[in-house]
Amino acid sequence: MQKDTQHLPKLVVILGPTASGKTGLSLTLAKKFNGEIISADSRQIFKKMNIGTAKPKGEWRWNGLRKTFFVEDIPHHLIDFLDPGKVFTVAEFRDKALKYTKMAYQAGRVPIIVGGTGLYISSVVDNYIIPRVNQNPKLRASLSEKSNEELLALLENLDPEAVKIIDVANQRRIIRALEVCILSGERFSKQRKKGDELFNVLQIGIDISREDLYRRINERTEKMMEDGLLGEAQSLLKQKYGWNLSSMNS
RNA sequence: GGUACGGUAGCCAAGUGGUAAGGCAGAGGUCUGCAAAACCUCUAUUCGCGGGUUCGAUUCCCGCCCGUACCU
Repeated sequence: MQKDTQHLPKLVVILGPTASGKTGLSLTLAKKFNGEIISADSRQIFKKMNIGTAKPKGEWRWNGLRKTFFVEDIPHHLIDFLDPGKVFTVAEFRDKALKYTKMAYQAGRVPIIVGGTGLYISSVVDNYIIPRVNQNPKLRASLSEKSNEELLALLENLDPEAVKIIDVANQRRIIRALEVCILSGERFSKQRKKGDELFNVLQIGIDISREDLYRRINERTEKMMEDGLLGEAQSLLKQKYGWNLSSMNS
């Protein structure tokens, strides 16, 4: 059912695969319509990882009372701000992204969400209500010693509904459901919801043929090597960021 | 030239006289606190080539081609 979203604040969303030209398009639109960019890229959030993530070149400048990353004079949010040793999650993305859209409206500007991380985008476009339970490494570790069958048995006890809605072969999902139930004392299936739409969304998908895309990715990779991808990787390794960090998966 | 070992999917690789494990890559799909992730499904009518033995060979035998190591 198509809900009437005309009265809602406007939000532009640009999504597409790697190297499809999102960055270029977003800058053009932002300049034309007084926009402000919110990056939805699970890799470009990290500092010190510039070449490998194809992060657009920019600089941190004072923007009113806060420092902001500017690319060609367009403010960018949720980019180049996190230490590569840290973990970042959808929930945090959603909270921050919503905050930045609000700030953009207050400044009379149009927020433009740009990125390749689909889940991040749907978390705000589809307004996911994500259970507010932080991840608990100890609990996760102890649960992950059990088999999926044992975990499912536990979950069946705590929240039978959850067993029906999650991927029962995916241990990560079972553990998260258990984590939410155990730590909050409430059912995971009750907390995981989709809220009403928050924005009048203009979604722009970038369509590109597979051949063109592969060609562009190859060109980009060569460019990365020229720009010193290896050097960047080595310097990160030297700073004791191991290959096992989620940020190093590129 | 001789001896030894090897030649299995795009790559790596197991295997058996009875009709081809697995991993990676690739394709498709799922997704609510790790999403460039995790999970699910699919992907060799065929085992270097040609003969032979056999009911049946990728597996045994013979020849050839190619690779690697060592020897003269």
